[in-house]
Amino acid sequence: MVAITLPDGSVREYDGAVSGADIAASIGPGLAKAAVIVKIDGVARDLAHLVDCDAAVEIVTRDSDAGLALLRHDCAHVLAQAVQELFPGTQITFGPAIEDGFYYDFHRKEPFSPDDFAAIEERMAQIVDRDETIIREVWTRADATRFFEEAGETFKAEHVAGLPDGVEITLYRQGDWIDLCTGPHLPSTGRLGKSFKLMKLAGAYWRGDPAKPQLQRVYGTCWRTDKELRAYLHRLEEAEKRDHRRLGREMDLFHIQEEAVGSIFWHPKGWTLYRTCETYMRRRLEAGGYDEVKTPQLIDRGLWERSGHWEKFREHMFTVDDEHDRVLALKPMNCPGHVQIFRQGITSYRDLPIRMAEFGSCHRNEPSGALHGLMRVRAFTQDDAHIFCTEDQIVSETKRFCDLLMSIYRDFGFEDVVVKFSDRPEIRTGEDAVWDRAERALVEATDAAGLPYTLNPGEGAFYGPKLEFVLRDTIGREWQCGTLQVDFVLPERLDASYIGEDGAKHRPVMLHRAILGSFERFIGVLIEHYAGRLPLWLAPVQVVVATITSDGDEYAREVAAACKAASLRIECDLRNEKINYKVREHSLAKVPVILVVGRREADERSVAMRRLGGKKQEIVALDDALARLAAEAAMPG
RNA sequence: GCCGCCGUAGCUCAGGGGUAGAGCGCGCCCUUGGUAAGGGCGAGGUCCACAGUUCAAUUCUGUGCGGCGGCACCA
Repeated sequence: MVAITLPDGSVREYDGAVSGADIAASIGPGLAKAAVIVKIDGVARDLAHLVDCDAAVEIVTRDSDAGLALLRHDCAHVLAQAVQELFPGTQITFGPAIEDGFYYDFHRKEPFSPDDFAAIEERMAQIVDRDETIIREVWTRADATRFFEEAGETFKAEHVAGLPDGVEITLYRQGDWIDLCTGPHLPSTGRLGKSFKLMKLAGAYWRGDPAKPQLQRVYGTCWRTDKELRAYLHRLEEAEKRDHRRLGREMDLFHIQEEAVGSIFWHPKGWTLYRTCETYMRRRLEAGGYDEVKTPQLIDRGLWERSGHWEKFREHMFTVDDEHDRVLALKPMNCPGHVQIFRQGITSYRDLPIRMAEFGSCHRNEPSGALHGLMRVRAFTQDDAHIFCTEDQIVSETKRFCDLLMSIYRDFGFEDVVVKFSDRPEIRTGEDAVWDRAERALVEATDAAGLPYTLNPGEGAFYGPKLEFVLRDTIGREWQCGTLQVDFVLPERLDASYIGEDGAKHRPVMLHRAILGSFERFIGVLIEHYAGRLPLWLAPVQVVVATITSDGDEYAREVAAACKAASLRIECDLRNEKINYKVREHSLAKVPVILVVGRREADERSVAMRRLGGKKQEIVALDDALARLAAEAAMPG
């Protein structure tokens, strides 16, 4: 007898060894049909896997997240089979499920083209129609290696050879096609369904290593039903509409052109948004006890050598020569400059902590392939600051920073912040005892700030542990903006010191920190987060006054002047166009408030106030409208 | 940087070895209207750059530059 315990706690007994499929069928035909794999004592297995002793069994259905991930993995296999049937000589490598779909990396001399997708998809559908049974087989390492070598599958052979001793080597067979895989898989290809679509082609390195051969990666998406697939494709279209590069053009915020790749031409409206962010940050930093400074753009190579950047960061630095052949570098970071200010005069322990802030314009020669709109640029401005403090002050300064950061994120409309804690990397400087203290202090401070965090093991900077603050936008994408890094190394390298209570020289600790990260990137995130519909205080044009007929021109000018006097950013639309047209145009331009004025409004000194996205308008007395808008447009903080 | 795709009007895109096309936008005119596109006329192009093939190249080939999507990178 085999006793099977189901997730609801009920126990079923069977005469002998029983498969997951049998168990599902014994519970009900609906479950049998929806079942994709089973979990036996928590371990994922094929439905055909026989359970021969008492166990806890969970039937995983296609409706679950795990079930969907399985479908995607199977879809990758079906893709690989289709490709090998259509393009003999193509080698298979890996093909995992990923968010929203899957990919498979192939090796083939000739490039694939998106034009091949239709034929591949058709063949995939045929493989699903064939309903090939998927069979798990356990092979010896020698057999598997020989098999893949003889098949010309050098990547698979290499992978088998590299598997650790003692692991079970399993191959999955579907029809004539076979792949090395740990599984589990569907019982047959027919269970996959056809709600999949090949999406794009890309290059990828074998084992992620640029020194190794380049593979061709085919991305696909796969869902349970056609309805889900359509919904996903629709979601992609919506995401494209909030792409900051597109909105940047549509809203006339900025542009980039090929004579200045990686740098931003800010247009008046975009620069207004930028300056609003800057003014807000300056205010928050001042209130937060920071002193603002400005340090040189061009600094002699010697300082970068001393700071360690010349060694670690050389290929990202732009340099120029002066007439004495002296090499100057455009600063990629502000820290060495800040240390120079710190070093002027003598600092007492009584002066610490010193919080030195700079809206630091930096240049980094990013690889061309990394550039991406505002998100990844070569010229950017950080809301940078360095806190010079004692080791004892790390906790309180970190907590203080976390509080400021969360408060600022909230003002910008971000509530969902992921904190990642990166601890010591393999290659690092500094004694372990110092790392112990630094990591402990960071953890303690993060806890004190009440921030839950995830661990990023070994991802810290070489000089110290760090916190990364990742914003999640309205459609769930993550953007790393803020950071806090504990640094014991730079004060040493650049010989920063303070006089302690004991009258002796001591090294300060430096906390490198940023909240927005860079203005450019943060504005990109803001645009995408709000899909261009910025809150009133950030909107470059807050109010448009639009007339219905030219009779209203005079009153409209008066309204506009009153708005301006109330410090609202306003445009006045007196054009000879219909009100429908004006409303549509300013709505598409994402202007938050339209004040429509016609005869009636002029007579009663009111405005018809229309909110972006709203269906109705509200007649408000002019003075009330001004008071309300001015209050709403006030900068937070 | 690597792989693939792409580069035609301000924008979105069609076209194709021999006077360059559409919609939107822009300008002018008509229209003075009540909350997401009123009508007419018109202007606007080094078809990314350079080289090659050709009687002839925006179109074909090569190289470069740039964009997009990934990969790698993100100190």
